[in-house]
Amino acid sequence: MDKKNTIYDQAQPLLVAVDCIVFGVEDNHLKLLVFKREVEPLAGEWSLLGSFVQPDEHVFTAAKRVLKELTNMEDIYMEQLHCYGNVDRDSGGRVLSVAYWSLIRIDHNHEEFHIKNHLAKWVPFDQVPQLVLDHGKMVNDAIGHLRERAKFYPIGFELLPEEFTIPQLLKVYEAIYARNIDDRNFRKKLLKSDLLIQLPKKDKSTSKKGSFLYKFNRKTYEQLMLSGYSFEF
Amino acid sequence: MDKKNTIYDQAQPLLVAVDCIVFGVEDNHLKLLVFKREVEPLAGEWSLLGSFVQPDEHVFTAAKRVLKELTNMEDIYMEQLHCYGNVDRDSGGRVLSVAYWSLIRIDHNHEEFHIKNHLAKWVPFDQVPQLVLDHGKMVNDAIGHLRERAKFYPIGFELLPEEFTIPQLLKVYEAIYARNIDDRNFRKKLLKSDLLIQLPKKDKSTSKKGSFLYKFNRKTYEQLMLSGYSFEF
DNA sequence: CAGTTAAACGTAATAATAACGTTTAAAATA
DNA sequence: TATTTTAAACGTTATTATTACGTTTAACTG
Repeated sequence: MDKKNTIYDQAQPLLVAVDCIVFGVEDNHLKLLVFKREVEPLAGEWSLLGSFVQPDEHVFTAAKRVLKELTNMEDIYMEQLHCYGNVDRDSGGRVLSVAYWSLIRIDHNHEEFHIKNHLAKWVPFDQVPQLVLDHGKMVNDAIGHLRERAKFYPIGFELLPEEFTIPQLLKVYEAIYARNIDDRNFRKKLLKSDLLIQLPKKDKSTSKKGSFLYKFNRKTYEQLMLSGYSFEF
Repeated sequence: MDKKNTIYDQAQPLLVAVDCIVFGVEDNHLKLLVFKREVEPLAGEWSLLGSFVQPDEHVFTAAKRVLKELTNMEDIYMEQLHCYGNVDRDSGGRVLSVAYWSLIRIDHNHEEFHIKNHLAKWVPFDQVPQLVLDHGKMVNDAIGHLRERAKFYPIGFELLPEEFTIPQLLKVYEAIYARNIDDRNFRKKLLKSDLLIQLPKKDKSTSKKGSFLYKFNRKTYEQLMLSGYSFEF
């Protein structure tokens, strides 16, 4: 603080990385995308996907870039989780990591090539393998954050395709909260809220009767947010 | 990803700073600590207090260090807010900033020397002067975060001395939420919760009758947290 | 056409919230 | 000493949200 005009020159720069925690829903289960680390140290072990931040690159842009490389998807729900700043968190050197978590609508047509190319796989979020460095902690923190967000933001919808059924959405929330939710109360609260727009068609894949398809009413959501609507069931 | 074994060497390091958003309560009002920037560029303008992160220093430790230098206080409630990563956020160069926010119990005996030494002042949180760089945004984000936290964590207590009255606590929550709270409902919910331990003495500074002093029952809080207690009134 | 299954609908008890009115303690003052 | 004043403390009720269940429906199956 004493050396005016010079503190920028005297400060020592650090390596900064981004790491992505990617959630998706597959077979009614919440899953996490992990991949085989290709660089030393620890090459071959399971890891999150990351990259170093370039000098001319916004940190958030770096995270978007990583996700694009992996899934070929853009316009994805993505939030900063935390900056991990331990001195010795990376055995390869002093590297800060800014972690981002995102929710994607799994679409195997879209992503398959990229995922395979990266030796990546989807794993159930509660059966994540041992991950390198502090990536396990990042995942735990992200799950906590996801649950917090799920209480007040309609992130359940981010994980499903545009058109979904109420039982599908229920399963997503059950997966996020890791507990059973009363289907009758779930349905009742949602329908009353006017957050769902019923479509004139059914999904017949899970029952003889079929289940009505809905889409998310973003307009109602904007209004409800102002009055503090809760997605707790 | 192609150049195995070399990515650490090829990556380019960046300057990383920490900035602290410090809240306190004074005269029943929520206040923010700002200080006059002493370094170019923008010397003399109002700013948050920050510092560069050293190569051998945990990012969190850097933030603690800054706060210690400023207030001479340790063991302070402090949480990471966000990593601000715009390429051009700092006119002095490409600098990432990891922002931390903290709540302190203002104690002028403790801090006075340090605060004065840093040309700092407490300002009402809703009358913050123009701040340098993106510090204004940081403050806004911190207020939002503070409000989010206040819903489920007993941070109102962090801002008051060990012993406080119910009307004092009410004022803190009114300040945080920037709205009036029904004092009868506030008192009722709190007393029912068993979160307060009544002390056999009164604070007579604000009324003839006097107001009972309480302390926070951390044990009850730990229990309530598990069942999702809310500090909304 | 009875049986099966997931989906959809319904009801009642309980708890939480919101919006108010009333009483009390202690000092000031008529 | 009685009266007034003021913040603090206590109380009541109506409304709304949550929880915990039971029942009916649609469409296919044997």
